Amino acid sequence: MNAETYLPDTLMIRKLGSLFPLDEEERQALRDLPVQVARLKPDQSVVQIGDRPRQCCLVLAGLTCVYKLSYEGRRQIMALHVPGDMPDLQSLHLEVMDSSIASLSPCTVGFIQHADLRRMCERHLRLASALWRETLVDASIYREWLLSIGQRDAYTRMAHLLCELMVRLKAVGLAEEDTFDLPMSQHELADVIGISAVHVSRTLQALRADGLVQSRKMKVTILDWEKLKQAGEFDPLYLHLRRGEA
Amino acid sequence: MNAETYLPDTLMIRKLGSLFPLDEEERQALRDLPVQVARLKPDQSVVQIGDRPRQCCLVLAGLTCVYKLSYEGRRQIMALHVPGDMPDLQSLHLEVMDSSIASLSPCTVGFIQHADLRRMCERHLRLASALWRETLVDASIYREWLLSIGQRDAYTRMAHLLCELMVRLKAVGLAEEDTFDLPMSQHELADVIGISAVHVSRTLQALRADGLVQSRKMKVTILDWEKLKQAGEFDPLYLHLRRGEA
DNA sequence: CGCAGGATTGACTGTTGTCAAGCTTGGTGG
DNA sequence: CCACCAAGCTTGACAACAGTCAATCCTGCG
Repeated sequence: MNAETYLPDTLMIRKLGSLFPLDEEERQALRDLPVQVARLKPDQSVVQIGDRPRQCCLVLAGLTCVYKLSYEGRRQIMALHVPGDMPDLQSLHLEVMDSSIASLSPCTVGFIQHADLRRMCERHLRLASALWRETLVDASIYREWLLSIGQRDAYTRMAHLLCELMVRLKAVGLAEEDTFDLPMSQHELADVIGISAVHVSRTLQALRADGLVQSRKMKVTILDWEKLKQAGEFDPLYLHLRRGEA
Repeated sequence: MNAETYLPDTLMIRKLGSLFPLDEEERQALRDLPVQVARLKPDQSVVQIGDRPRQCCLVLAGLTCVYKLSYEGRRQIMALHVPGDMPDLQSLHLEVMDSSIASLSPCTVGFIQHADLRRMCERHLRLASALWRETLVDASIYREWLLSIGQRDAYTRMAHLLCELMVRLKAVGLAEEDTFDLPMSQHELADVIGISAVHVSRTLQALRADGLVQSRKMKVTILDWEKLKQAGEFDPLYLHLRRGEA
């Protein structure tokens, strides 16, 4: 199951279909979208805060993030995007970017012109709803992350993040039974859950010591899903998947 | 300028109009929406996590919040909603509520049936876009709050929150030149910015001691807007207001 | 084989949390 | 009109989780 083998429309259909039932006509409309494919190295910028993009980005392979910097230069990663996700779908209706988007790992992305998406939305109201719904699920994830960062300790937050990635990657068929790729450094993980890189190291060690996960290099294996879910206070409700996954 | 004197449609037009230009036909469509008005005492529930509402809520007066609880019972308030806002607009496209909504102060709210909103969206595509846009601005605020909670210290977060409320209330005409109502306790403020109630007290004292704000009872007066903005690292870009307010 | 980036470890610091006690204040009822 | 109560705010002492700094250790890659 290699990400590189997916066509853009297949992935998008799979992703939107995981949130919303699509009929054949709608699938065809998605297939008809012109997509310009590009490859990115790690840490390459996709859009910057302040930009006024005329296109949306669709992740085809790899991992991208949405982030902002505080005045002291501290970075908060507000969202992670896996294949099938559209990290800047919001730009379809918000002129100016309020945050930046960059690749974390080597990525393949597709660009779709706003004009083409708008035309598709006008012709297929249900697809417009599906895209709206995708942005609403993003917002739901923000809410869950706010709960995590605001109220849970580092150990719980880390467990929660691993659970979320497992479920999201499985939803697009990019995780094995208990293992998935996590192509990011501990420093980047730190920027996601709002703790220091040193503390990420200690937290992962604690999770390993407790026998919940195994993490070597950029691969994570979940050894005890039930215990990890409990440790992370993880309930997939907020992901709004059609079948109550996990 | 009394909130109680606004009609539901006037407020909604004002709010959507602050994000998106509306023509007369669209304004009329908003006026034609049937709205059922209700009054709420403080701390009353509007919708609960897990519910499947058939209507959306529109805040007409007072302050509501979106929140979740961690397993240990700690509450994180993920969003505040002022008159003109629709706290559960997402429920139009996400069946199940992933968080709860409650009043913080005494409130007047209007309920609008999903069916009526959907009909309006089908007939007026630009209004559908305006509503979509409103949910996207909510998401943008979540991103900014994630940055705050994840990377900024308590003092900065508090300053930032006060700046945001000032700008948002001014956008709907509910703030005086330098003063606005903040009808919530320090304990509730603590749940918003993710610190303890004791620390809220200390943080507000520091802001007062530095001559940035004055806060008596439930009223906040900003004594030095420029310094407060700087202290809070506040840039209103993320609110996506049409005229670059503040 | 050596280098560079990332991960780990230890020692120390600091912001924020917790607990518990006092202090205001506004509302209520005698 | 005043006393009293409850809720909320303030204060101080202490604890704890997480941050910082710096040294060391891996490990993949050239």
